[in-house]
Amino acid sequence: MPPSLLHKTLLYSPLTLSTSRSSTTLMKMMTMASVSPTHFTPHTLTQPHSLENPQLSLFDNCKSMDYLKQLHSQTIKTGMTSNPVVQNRIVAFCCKHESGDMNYARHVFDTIPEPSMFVWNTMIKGYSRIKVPENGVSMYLEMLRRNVEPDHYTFPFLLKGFTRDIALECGRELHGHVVKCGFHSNVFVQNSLVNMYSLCGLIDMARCVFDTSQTRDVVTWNAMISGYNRIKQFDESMKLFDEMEKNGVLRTSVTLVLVLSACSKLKDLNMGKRVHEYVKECKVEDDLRLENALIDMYAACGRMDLALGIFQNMKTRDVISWTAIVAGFANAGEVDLARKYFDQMPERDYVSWTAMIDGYVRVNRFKEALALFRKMQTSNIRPDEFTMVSILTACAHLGALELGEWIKTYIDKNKIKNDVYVGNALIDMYSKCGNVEKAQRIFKKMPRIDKFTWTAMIVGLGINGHGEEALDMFTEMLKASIAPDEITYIGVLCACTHTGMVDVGRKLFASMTTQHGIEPNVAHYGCMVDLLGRAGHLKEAHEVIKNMPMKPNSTVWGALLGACRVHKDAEMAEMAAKQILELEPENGAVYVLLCNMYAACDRWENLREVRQMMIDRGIKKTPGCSLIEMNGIVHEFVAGDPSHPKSEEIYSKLDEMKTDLKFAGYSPDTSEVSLDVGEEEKESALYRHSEKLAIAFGLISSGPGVTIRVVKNLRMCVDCHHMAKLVSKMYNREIVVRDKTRFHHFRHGSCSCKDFW
DNA sequence: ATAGGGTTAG
Repeated sequence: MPPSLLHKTLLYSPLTLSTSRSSTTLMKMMTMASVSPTHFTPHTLTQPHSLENPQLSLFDNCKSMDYLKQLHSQTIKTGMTSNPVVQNRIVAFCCKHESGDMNYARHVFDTIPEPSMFVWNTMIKGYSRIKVPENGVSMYLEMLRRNVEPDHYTFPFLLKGFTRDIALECGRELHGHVVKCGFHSNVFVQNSLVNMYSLCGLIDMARCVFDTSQTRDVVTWNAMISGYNRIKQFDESMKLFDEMEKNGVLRTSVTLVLVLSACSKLKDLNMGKRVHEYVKECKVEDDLRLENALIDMYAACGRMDLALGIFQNMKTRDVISWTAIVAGFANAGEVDLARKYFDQMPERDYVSWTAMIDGYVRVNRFKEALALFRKMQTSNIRPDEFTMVSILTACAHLGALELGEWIKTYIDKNKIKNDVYVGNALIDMYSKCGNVEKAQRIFKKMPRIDKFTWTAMIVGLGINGHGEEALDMFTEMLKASIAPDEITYIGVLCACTHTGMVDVGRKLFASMTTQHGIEPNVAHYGCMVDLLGRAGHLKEAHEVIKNMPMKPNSTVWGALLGACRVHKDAEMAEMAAKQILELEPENGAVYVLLCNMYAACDRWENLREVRQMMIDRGIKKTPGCSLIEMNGIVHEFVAGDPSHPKSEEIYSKLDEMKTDLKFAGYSPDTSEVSLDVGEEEKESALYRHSEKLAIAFGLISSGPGVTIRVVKNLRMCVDCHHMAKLVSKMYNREIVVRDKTRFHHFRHGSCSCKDFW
């Protein structure tokens, strides 16, 4: 229908309530909607209607579209199709049955010359059922155009199918129609308005309908609470719950489920217990959903004992009950217990799988997360965007770029919802896998971004050595009026550290409090110590520690210790190490760092003392470990490890490399080898470092031009760093190594960190 | 012959 015609219709129809401005929205909807205009089929009723026709009873048993089509064709043969009762039955089946076909419904509807109110409403309900609200609206407009007045069933049916977007687009205008039609005091209509408004976040409008309602019932209250839950204003939900009692409204199990959900999000155990008492007093009928909500509340509050108590006493459990238990244990870090329940589940859906996968991710057991994801796929359970976020997080930690890329393709191909969480996870994955360009590409394409998006991008640029761009991003973020938080500032300060921008870092640190009212926490002080220390301002770094308003933790001292080692200040290093060991006597890394430093200063006597201390105290060094992903498989190497199936080839490649590199002027840098042994033995220790094994494996397992990406759990050693630079030049290969804190992009013989790390 | 509100995972 041409817009002008609709415009006229709306203007002159008795139902035209909207101003011409607001009706343009609905007009636009109409042109968008995919429903073809109704054709008026001339119809002559040739057969008398028989209401008691036995054919009609056949419709009662209809269970499928195929059967319905058979019945339909029979009615055509007997001339019954023009019987309004038959028409109603056919349309109603298509609109209501789970297998019902709305196109078929529309086709039959279009043959009805003057559809009854019932048929109009049924059609609208049908479009809501299949979640195509545009067609519902289009149907509604068609009604108005044909001067059919909606009744009090029409609006609930129509609004029920609304999505956020369409509610924002024409919710208010339809509300106007409701008032003009005089249905605003119908409690069903009101309730659907409250729901519609809370769906699209117009909570004040919802509240307005609620407050002015003369006829509100328990469902109105519930819908309102649901609205507050949706926008995470759980305190308002609680308030309404208490007000219900004052107003003498009898709460239903739905009310309790809603309030328990709020308790769970707030982790409000006391309120949760109060609701549980209410249930125990049999004030409402117990049902499955309510029990599930109780499990969830107790689990969220960390009371798995009470959650299990409910779970074990349930007569019937569904997949949600089981998942709530699995998720509860997973969130508590008890991932093995979670797995025990997961394995016992009679059936699992995509939420159960995702909860379990995410449990592994939360406790940094990424390889198990990936293994479970593979199992999920062989079980033919379709993952959704939540699953994708978990897997992308695992990829980010493992540096598994290939799998990450595969997930990206999977999302696009399978039309998985690409929301802001997914975008953020993709940015994180790409930048933690060392591909900051692709991270930026995702950033630019995201239709909606939030604080986390900016922060992920700032951190990503910073750790990849693009400090200045990270700060530009920060400026842009502020320009976009997005308030930074503590994490954003961690990213900003790290960016300064990795680029050595000391003065800028100092200024930004000061701006936290002055510009944004964020009190620096211990991590921020750690960043400052790191920033100053790495740049060689060891005394100033120490001053920062002495003057910080809270007790410095081992990370803060660790930053100073690291700086002391780089700048070879043995005295301060000893002091810092002592501080850390007071806090964490078992911290193996500190002993190792001290050893490295004594080795670098040729203080072998001290080194031996520390070694002895380690032996006496039973302290183990964290073994260096490097990961490399090849054809979607993550390979793990530890120093000197001969267990890889291709070990022989790897070691002979290493020999070859050593010869090639020495020819090009490479000499092993043994300054950090904390072994008081001959030069030759030091070299052979260096030569077995895990990152070298991984790089050699990368060279033999991939074709020329393929970037080698390695993730190391510790800081990269000086010699490996040197060697990687030469390899990048001699073999013309890009190498990206992610170490404990940052990235090293080796290209044409130099590193993005500019040897500053 | 036609209605409304709910639980599990980032």
